[in-house]
Amino acid sequence: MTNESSETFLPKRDERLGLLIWFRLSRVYSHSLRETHQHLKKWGLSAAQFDMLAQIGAHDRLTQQQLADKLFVTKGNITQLISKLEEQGFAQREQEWKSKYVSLTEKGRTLFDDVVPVQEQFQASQYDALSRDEKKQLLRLLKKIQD
Amino acid sequence: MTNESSETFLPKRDERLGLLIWFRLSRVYSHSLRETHQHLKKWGLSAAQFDMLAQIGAHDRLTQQQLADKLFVTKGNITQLISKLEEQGFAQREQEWKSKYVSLTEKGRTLFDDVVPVQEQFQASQYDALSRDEKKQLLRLLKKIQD
DNA sequence: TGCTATCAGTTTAGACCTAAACTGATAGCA
DNA sequence: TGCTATCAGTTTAGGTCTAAACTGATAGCA
Repeated sequence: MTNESSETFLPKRDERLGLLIWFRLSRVYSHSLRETHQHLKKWGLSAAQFDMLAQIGAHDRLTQQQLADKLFVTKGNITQLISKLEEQGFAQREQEWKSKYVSLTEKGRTLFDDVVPVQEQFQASQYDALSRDEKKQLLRLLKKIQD
Repeated sequence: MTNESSETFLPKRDERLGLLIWFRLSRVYSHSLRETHQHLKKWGLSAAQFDMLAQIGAHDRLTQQQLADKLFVTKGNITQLISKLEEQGFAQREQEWKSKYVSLTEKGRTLFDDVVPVQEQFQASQYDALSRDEKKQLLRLLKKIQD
């Protein structure tokens, strides 16, 4: 919904503001995502794979459903992504009781240690234009939107 | 990159803040996108199609390249999306000189008038939790990130 | 005239993601 | 015991998007 067409409708001023936010937000987000993607190429990882790797590495013993909830994607998506990480030898699944627990293999842990700190540093650097106070401010506003 | 794993690394406080912003941003964005998608189902439109429709309707005489720049997607993507809108009879392409100009058909204009105001109102309402000043603040911060 | 640059758009392969239908196992309860 | 609910994960069809290679046309310039 990245559009600017609202001039046409002379909406109320607050509505206009909301639209501008949405527009800007999606630009910032997709730009950031593309940068991330580019940066991760060094390790042959996609953004989605990195997310998974980071999330699995940070918590040991996660079910696929928990993973889906943490990453805000569907469980179907998790099934697909995990399968790939498994193929590549980075992750493993263990059926236990009625769920499957996901964890990193030795090889996955090595990759994790290698890429996650660097990538997180890179990720965070995308907001370096903001001062510490501005970052806090932004975080506060984003949280407020979400509730 | 929606991860929270940075506790593991005890990063500098500012890096931590940047990560939290990224995490929150992607949550807000994808939540918003999903809501949008849901809302647009009433008209049988996807978010991407709506973006195109709104953008074409707001400017008459756009080339595909200009459209790609406005929507922050690749021109390949534009080719694909336009083809569908054309099939459905909402848009048309006219070769002129060395580019193709895209515009709405009569049917497309009707849909535009129908859906765009409602959808924009809906879109804007997703930030109603913020006061007018907070919206301005947020917009300012997002702009700053982008430069 | 002919070589080369560039530019708009198309094509293709592939990654990502969703919604919805499905499987199979567990649990509650009459 | 047997019916039904629910829940984790899988599968499938389809939409979205990208990067990169490609086509074809224009333009600059020796």
